[in-house]
Amino acid sequence: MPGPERRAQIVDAAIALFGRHGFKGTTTKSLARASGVSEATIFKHFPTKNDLYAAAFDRRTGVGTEQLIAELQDYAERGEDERLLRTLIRAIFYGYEHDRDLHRMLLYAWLEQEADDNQQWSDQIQSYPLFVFLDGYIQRRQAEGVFVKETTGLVLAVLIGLPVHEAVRRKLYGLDTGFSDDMAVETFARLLLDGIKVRPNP
Amino acid sequence: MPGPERRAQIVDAAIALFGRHGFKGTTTKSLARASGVSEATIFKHFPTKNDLYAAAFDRRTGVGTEQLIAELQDYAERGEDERLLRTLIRAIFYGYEHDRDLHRMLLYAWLEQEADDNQQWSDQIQSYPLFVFLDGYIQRRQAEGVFVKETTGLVLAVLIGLPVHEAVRRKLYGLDTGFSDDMAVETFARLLLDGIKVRPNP
DNA sequence: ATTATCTATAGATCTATAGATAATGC
DNA sequence: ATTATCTATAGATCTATAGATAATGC
Repeated sequence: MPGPERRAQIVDAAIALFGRHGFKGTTTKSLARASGVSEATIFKHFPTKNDLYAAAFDRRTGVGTEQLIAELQDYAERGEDERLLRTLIRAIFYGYEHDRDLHRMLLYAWLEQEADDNQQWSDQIQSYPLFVFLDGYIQRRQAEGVFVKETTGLVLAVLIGLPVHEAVRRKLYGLDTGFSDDMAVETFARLLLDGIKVRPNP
Repeated sequence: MPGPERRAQIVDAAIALFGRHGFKGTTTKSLARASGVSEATIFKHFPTKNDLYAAAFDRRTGVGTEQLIAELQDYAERGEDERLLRTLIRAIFYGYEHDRDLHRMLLYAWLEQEADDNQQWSDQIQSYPLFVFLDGYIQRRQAEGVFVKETTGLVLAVLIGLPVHEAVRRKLYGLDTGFSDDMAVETFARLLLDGIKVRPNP
């Protein structure tokens, strides 16, 4: 098998294992078995276990968000806030379910990394297209007097935090929270929107 | 040093280390160094590393929540929803900051455990006094027509989810989210309450 | 000739135990 | 006598490397 192909195969297996057992919990022996090659081959492609971890980590770049942003943009222009929020929450749930191992790996990384590295990583994530879009969207709606005039980052934290937390519980920890995905999407969207919208004076 | 005292000392050191590096990432050597005893002594008190982990884990029982519940109960009776929520959120932040290592250990455990064990653990947590109180509180306010008539568990997930998520980011990952604890407490309480309160028909 | 892979193994580290030694309480 | 602890080490496991072997492309 040609080099790049084999490397991709190893990285795929690595994401699954690092996601399930963390960095320390994943042995090169298990990586070899899961990739269907010998340990020596792993080390030929990735000089150290840490290099392989870094390669697996680099796969995290937000894929397929362009289409999502386009859709959200569309709803934003039409002022369909609730629909936008529902779509966003559904996308978050879908992402955590679909790329379970990857997200588990990233969650391990938050714990395993130092606070400084986490801060740097967090800042980096804030510059991802989806977050840039959401930031702009919230600011616009605030300027229009529809959303409350809190710090934009705080409103963003509210909108993202709850769906992410629920996604982690359901998709990564495997918990049954007693209500369906659809019900959560529906209710979160409405509740959160009610929360961040300016109330008309009674 | 007498047995029980030494055991407590070892468990304390274990929580810090398991919290910082996870189960696999913590070596008996580091546990011995942190406890100020030899590895053999560790194993005399705890036959296996897993036994020590279990002992550290058993320290998680919600301490000091009685006073909190009493305070919340007081606000509930007076109908001071926002004050109740602020107190709850502040307590969550405080708990994660104060028992950082313990909560990091528990977060590792969510990832390291199997889904079945997580479900069992989650069900168990739901029976903790604080959760029983919150469940009753929400149901009462729903019956009074103040809170929306969603599934109680869903409303609870909304109230708890956001503060916990933010606490994890700030206190466990060490992130600076761009706004102070106080601002988060204040805003979360108001936003969440606005979200779960029934809106008067305009 | 180069690329990809393997077997075998070195060297480090990790969990756990055996047996000896010091300190405590009757 | 019992309890607490230590040094020394066994045995397993883990990361990584050396050197040989098979397959590919010019």
